[in-house]
Amino acid sequence: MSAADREKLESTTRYDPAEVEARIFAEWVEGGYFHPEAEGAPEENFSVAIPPPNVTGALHMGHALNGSMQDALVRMNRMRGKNTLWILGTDHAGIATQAVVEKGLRAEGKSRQELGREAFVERVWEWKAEYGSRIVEQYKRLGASCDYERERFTLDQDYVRAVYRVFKQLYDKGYIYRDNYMVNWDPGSHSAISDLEVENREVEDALFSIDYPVEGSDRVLTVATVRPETMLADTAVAVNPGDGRYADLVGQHCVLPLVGRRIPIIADEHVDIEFGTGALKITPGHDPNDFEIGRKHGLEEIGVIGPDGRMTEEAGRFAGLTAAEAQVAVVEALREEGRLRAEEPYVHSVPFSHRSGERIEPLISLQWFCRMDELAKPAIEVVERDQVRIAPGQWKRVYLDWMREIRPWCVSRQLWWGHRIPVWYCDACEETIVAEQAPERCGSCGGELRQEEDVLDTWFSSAIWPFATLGWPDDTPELRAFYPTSFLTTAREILFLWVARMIMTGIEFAGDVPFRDVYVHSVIQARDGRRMSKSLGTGIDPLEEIDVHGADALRFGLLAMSSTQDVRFSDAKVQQGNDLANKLWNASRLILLNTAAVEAAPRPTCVEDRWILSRLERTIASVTARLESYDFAHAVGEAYSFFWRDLCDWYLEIAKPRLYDGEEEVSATLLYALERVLGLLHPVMPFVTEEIWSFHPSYRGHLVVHAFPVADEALIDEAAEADVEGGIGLTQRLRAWRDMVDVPAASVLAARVEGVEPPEFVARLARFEFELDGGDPVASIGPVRVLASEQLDAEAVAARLEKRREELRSEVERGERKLGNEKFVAKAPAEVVEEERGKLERYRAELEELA
RNA sequence: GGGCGUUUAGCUCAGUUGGGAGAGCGCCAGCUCGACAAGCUGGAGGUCACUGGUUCGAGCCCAGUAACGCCCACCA
Repeated sequence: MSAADREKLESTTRYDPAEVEARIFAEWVEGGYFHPEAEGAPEENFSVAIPPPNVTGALHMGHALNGSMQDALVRMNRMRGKNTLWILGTDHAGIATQAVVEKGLRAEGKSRQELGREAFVERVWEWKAEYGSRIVEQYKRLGASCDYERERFTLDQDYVRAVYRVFKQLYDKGYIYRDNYMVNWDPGSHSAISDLEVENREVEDALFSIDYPVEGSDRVLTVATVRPETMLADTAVAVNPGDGRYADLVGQHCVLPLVGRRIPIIADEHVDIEFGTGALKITPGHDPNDFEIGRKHGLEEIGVIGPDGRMTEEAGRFAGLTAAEAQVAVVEALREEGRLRAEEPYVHSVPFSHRSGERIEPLISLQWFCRMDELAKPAIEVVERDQVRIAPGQWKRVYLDWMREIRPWCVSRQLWWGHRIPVWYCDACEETIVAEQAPERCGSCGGELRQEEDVLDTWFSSAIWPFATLGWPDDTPELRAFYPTSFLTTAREILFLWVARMIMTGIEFAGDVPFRDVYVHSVIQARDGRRMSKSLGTGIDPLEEIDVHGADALRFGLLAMSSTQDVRFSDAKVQQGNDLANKLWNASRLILLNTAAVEAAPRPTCVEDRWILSRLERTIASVTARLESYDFAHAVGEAYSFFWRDLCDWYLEIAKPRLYDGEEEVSATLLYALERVLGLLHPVMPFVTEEIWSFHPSYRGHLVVHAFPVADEALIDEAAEADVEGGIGLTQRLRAWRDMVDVPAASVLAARVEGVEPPEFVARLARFEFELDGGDPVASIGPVRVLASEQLDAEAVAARLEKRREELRSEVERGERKLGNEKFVAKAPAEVVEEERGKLERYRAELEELA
């Protein structure tokens, strides 16, 4: 070791992540370790596609957790020598990005309409150039070993080409079509959104009952509605065909109050006889159910609410009012006409836009849709047959249930930022052309073409992420080397939105599933159990955690708190990671500054050596298996407890005298153990392990590409484990006894051993001297007979003795009771009964000895 | 309206095939022992939500109840 290194190790008693992390990360990037050549086959390579974060986004705890999981597996496989690619990129995030830039424009007193489409899109690109790399930089802070040289963006030229290819092929297959259909209109983003972007919330509204007079009769039909303003667009009243009360009215007409339109009374199964009066107003233009019923019965579709949320000309005297204002006015007018029968509070669930937070306005609108049923079929089969494995198991069923009920996907958005739909219209001959590249003129009549104004849903482009990032539709080396990817970890909230769609498009376009494994991880909640959310102010910033504790600490903490169930964010776990990094540093200092100049190798000379090597190899096997099965919490927990408890608390303390003596064997063994611990922990805590490794005498190159440890079965030694663990147990009992009889911590107590000689370290660590004769023992702990001395307080010793007797009596009683139960002896397995007998005997023997 | 999940120490969570309840943090007591006080040693602390059942034996299996949470769903 160089003098400078020695000086640094000697003087640095605390690990300082802030000093280390940026430097180490730069070394990794400079070494090109994250940038694989596109060689080999997917089966032997290892690849992952990051869930592309929104270009507007900032790293949140979900990214940090998911990133920690992916990086752990990516790094482990890279260390195993696999050609490893972690594809990174960002998502153009149509609505979110457009909203951010529009907000900026508004601050300048401008609007996107003033700017015009082209200038606005230009403006968004400028914004992207300036702020779009923020989240990528934040992933670097986390230590994510993505291939930053292959960074992709969903609006890159090549990516756009892939999107257009997909659109065109789906169109040619007849899956994509344009239709006037009921959509979820988001007044906030002025666009249609898909069903998956709608969330239902409980809302307290008023339920109004309105009398609709039956034409040519004194009778009225009373309908109930929470949206009286939509009655202006009613085109029927429906009753259940089995409802005797109204059987005679079906086929007749009502006269729509305020409007005077004749509307038919129809019969439809959908109507619930029990609800209200059993009569349902039908508004095909503004209610999804009514829309279905309307289409079934061929009803007229009238729209009275426009895309701007205001009443249209169709609303007559209410035109120009907002829907909310119109509701007040319509109710007032109905009351004046004596048509309002009742108004009562009513709690029901209402759709809101997940994007803008505004209440969805169901509208009929001309949109592009994609049929999903045919695409879903093979995507269902691959999951049924476990060609794509979804874990934990319950999510497989959730996926399948949803896929089996899949409905057409509204893929058009009334935005400017995004993939403009590759459709051109010829006004002259009404031709519609779908093409991957803009055609010059209309192929039929040579007329001028205009491109579709709408853009595609952002998720349409994310759906092809795993292969579009690799260069599809071209047959690229990347695609051949890294598709299908190895696995996907994800939050469940995008299981349908993203995961399902990737599976469908992967099979359809890339000819194979996009990944073999999907691991659905838990959601980290705020400390108080609420959702972490920006709007609630409950978010915890991962960057702040990294600033304070280091990336390793956060990564460890997140993996430690992760689970299959949702968990609250635990500062303690991050602190634990922080402490572990420091402990690694300090234990390494002890080893590196004191070992003799020898090759790292397992060179056991005593039972303790064989024990720690055995524990080490077991830990490697177990932690590896845990990581491979996505059981991150147990993986890091086991690594932690092996390192801290077994290696530091016991082995290092046991080995210190030999270490200080400069013994070669213990030096070699310790260097070996350290090397393997660093390798094992590197996927979880890459920075501190890499930093320590640079001081290790075996260092020949960066740990990031050092061989990942493989458990050496030959070093497993059960006998050594039993012996040393017995010694540890005895040491703990001796220490506890000392503490209870209140002897000074530093004093060495006299004792002798009767029976099996415990390992050497027991006396030393428990501060006893064993090889003494003389006098009657005052206490007995296992084979150890404590001798009287002036350090011992006779009363305390006696009190302790009595307490022990008490414990033993109750143990003996318990054992006797259990073994006295004939049914237990008869029915329990023989080894369980034997074990009980053994215990009882031991307790009896000890009690007798103490009597 | 369906489906799923959760309920274990003061807090956050583990508990593998049913065989004497665990971790981390916190708490109490004691330690400047030649890596680390972000440390070391010892200790206290639990009717495993509730009720019934199966079993020699249940935190774990079965039935039900309650509370909380999530997802899906076209009852106005």
